[in-house]
Amino acid sequence: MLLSPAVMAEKMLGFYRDHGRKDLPWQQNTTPYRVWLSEIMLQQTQVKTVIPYYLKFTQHFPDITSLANADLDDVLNLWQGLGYYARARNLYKCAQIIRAEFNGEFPGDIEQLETLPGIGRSTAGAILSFSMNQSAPILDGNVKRILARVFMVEGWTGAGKTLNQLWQISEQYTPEENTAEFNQAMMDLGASLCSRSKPQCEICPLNKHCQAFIHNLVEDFPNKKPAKKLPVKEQTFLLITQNDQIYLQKQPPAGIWGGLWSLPGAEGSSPKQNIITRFKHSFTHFHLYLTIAMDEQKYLVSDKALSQWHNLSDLERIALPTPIRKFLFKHFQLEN
DNA sequence: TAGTCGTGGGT
DNA sequence: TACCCAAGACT
Repeated sequence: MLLSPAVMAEKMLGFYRDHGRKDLPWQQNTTPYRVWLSEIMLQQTQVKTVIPYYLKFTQHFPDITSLANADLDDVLNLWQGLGYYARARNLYKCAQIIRAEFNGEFPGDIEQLETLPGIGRSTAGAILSFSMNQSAPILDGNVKRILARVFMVEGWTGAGKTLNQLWQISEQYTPEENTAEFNQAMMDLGASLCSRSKPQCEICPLNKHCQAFIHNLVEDFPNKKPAKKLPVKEQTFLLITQNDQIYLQKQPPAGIWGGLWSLPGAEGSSPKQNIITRFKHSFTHFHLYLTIAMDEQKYLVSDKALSQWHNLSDLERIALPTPIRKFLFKHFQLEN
């Protein structure tokens, strides 16, 4: 059956009423700040992972002013372990822009929101619809998956052409009224029945209108990303200690683990004699083999300007990359 | 357009 | 084990 926007909205709002999530932390005491923070944390990150970070973060920084007045290191410390640290740096930058240029209040139109660092079209749409009672489309992974199936949109959803088609459909089907409930329903449906694997099409409210289901091709949509073999990288890290102190190196703002403290990297080939351990850590776009080597000297440290001593007892209050933190806490038998 | 940017969970 | 990818944005 042809699916009109009105029928789509009716189905989705019914699903929201019966099965939608209404108890998430950012759905309580809704403000633009709280919605914005949740949306940034939720980028490429599952709800279950975000919740404890969100609760901790809002406790420390209940509003945008307290965040704008903080130190970046405190923000990164609360973010450590969540990944994609550019999000935290942009979050901080955004808070300061809103304080300086928007009188401490989030702008209420899509164009201005999208100029802010870390806020793209989908995040802007979520802020407008969830916290400002405006009609604006979103296009996160859940919505992409639903639309790609219902309308059998060909192509990997990351490709520009496919993305444009999906945005156009999302615009067309996002209702003027009850947009918050509709958008939430789309994400809830995508996170439950319309899951990536083993979707429960038999009980889906859209199944009579879903082209992929009708053609028995649900497993083929959305089309998979073209597979590429990930490069493998090698890096030696130096464990340099003196009494109860450890030598750490601040990562430059851009690049992997930007702004975090890490073990200093060795220059040249790795020392063979005093290797402590070696393990693998995988990222989205490469595999990293980490070698941790003991070194009483500091001769091999690559960038001494950004390095300094820290007390071992302060490690839990320092933002560290997850694999480095895991190694250090195990090595020194610290409580996490 | 294609890479970059983390970590954890599912299969 | 290896691969995919999740409430994306930026370069």
